[in-house]
Amino acid sequence: MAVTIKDIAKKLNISYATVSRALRDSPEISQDTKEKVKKAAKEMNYQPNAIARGLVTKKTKTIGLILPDITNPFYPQVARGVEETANQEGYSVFLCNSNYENEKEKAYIDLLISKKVDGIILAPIGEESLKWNHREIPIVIIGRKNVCPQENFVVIDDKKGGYLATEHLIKNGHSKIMFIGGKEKVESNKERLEGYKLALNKNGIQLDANLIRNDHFKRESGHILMKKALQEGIAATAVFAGNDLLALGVLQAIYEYGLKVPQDIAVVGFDNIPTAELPEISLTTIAQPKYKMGVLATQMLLVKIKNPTHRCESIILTPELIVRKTSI
Amino acid sequence: MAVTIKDIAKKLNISYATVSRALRDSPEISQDTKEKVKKAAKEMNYQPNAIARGLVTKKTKTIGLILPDITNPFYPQVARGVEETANQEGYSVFLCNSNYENEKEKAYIDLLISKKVDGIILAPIGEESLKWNHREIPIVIIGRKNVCPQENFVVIDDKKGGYLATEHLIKNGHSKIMFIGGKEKVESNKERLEGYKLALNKNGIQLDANLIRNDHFKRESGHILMKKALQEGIAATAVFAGNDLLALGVLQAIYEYGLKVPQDIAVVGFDNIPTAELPEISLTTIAQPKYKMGVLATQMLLVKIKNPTHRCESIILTPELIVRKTSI
DNA sequence: AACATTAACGCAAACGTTTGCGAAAGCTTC
DNA sequence: GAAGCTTTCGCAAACGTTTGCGTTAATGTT
Repeated sequence: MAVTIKDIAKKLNISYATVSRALRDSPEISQDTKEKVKKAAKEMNYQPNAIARGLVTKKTKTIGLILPDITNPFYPQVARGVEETANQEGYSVFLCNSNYENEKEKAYIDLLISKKVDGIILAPIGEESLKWNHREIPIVIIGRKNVCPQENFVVIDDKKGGYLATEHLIKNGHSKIMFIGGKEKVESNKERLEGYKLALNKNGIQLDANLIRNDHFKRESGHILMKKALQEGIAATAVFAGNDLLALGVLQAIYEYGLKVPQDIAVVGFDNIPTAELPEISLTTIAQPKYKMGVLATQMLLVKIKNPTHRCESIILTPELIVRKTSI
Repeated sequence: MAVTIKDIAKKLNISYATVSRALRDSPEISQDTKEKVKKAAKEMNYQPNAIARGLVTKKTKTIGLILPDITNPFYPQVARGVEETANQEGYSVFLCNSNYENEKEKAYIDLLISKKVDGIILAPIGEESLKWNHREIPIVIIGRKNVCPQENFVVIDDKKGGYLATEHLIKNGHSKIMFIGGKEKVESNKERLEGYKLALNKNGIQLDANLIRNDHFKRESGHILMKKALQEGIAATAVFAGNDLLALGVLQAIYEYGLKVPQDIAVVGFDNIPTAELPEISLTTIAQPKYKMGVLATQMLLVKIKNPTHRCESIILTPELIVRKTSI
């Protein structure tokens, strides 16, 4: 159906090996026939078959990107970062949503290996990923650092971020601070909670387990969790949310309850998603360089692909506290 | 390196054709050897090579998704829709951002064809796409309807949406209504503007070209455009923004200018992105069923892939006006 | 008992490239 | 003008599957 290398070889009465080489500007081919071949290729609207090429070269110029949920506003920017830098080098990227499910994550890894991607960028759910880190395929982890110690990763220091957020609230006079987080098993959630606990501890504040609640990394969860807490008449003057989506839900609950932010309750989030900076929201949060993380992860993956033996260093980015109006 | 079908055959002392058939549960193979083969495959950690398979079957179980910008909060949900329904059928999806550039769009289409995707879902920029609609590859257009009349599409009625939005403002007593849109060449922008004009016309309101401004489908553009308009001392009591991102920028400009929404200026957007429904924002807008659009487009594409001759009907979804607090 | 049928499997081609190696020219050099 | 070198190209194998067809042995039919 589609025109192949053989078709243009036949037309030009040369071997298809020559066509192949001419199209890729091999030095073995004379300028003369190169031009002839390229001209014919254009005329016949030849499109190289990457599948056939991949079979022999064992390179597909393709990478896989596994995210929990592209719908979480944190991820589109990192996805954009990886897609753009991958594309610059001629790579395509498979988008996979693990939906915060370990089984789906594993299924996607297997699928990507079957599809012979050259590498994988993975934002893992939990420690489960440890089990398949022995793969022969280059991989870089994004957003977690303890999961696969032997693999490369690019992360922000979640614990420090949690610490910064909580410390900020404490310095503003709060001592009854809630932590509203996502799935308990998720590494980043744990780390942020650790940071929270550390800040309380360092400031001599007693840990109150009733102030710590977890559900999902979604706005609805923040809404429900906070609503429930308010109805319980919880004694808190501030809340540190595990991510900005949760914070938005928290804000909504407080709003609906008729309380004022930050006067009655202060709130700080995590991620610095685009809506956090809207003047109407103005959410104090911990910023992650999302796009940059995507770029860095991809660059790192590409060097690993091109040079499998090369031992590159992982990257830990430092989180930044961005103070806006929900906390002060 | 990786274990192949031949390795299994060698170990079991049978032909690799038999292994291939056994693994795919061909009826020609006895239950006995099927089990033996599958057992060996599992033991040897065999992973089928989708590249090799694709070369002979001419099916890659892969589709391409070309979006203008995954960073626009409208798209992650449609992306999720296509990814999920594609995955259910065993398909993977390539994510491509055209960045609202025709050249990138074209380059991606060529790339996807080279990679032998089984089909493409395209959210096109402009009419340029007309040029490559003769491809031999199944394609469904998302978000535009006039671009490739002979291709299948799933869209909402942009013109009607623009009409609904403008009419809503008019019914609330506004007659000086700005239109702040995205790229002028983009079909959906045009259509929405047409709807705007139609509503004005039907209500006997004179069209004022000075009230119509276009830039990009980004918040910054809305911000800049509105800021400029306010500084010019524009006489408008309402604005219809081409999408919600623009509307957010408009809101910001009004906010910074010290005016009140909707008392001083009413605004309505388009898309109903997640942040539009936040209580602090509460943006009146035209809703599109984003996730559903992704699902429908993918389903349509899959039937075209499985049955190329099948002539399926395109889908035009009706937009819905969602009245919130920025307009009333 | 002879033949036809069926079940189960092997052979080998094919998919569209890339690539190591060999071969045929053309060109130098003495 | 023979030897050697370069340039330019063709041959054929290889990548890991799928699949049409042929083959064998077992079973069924008369």
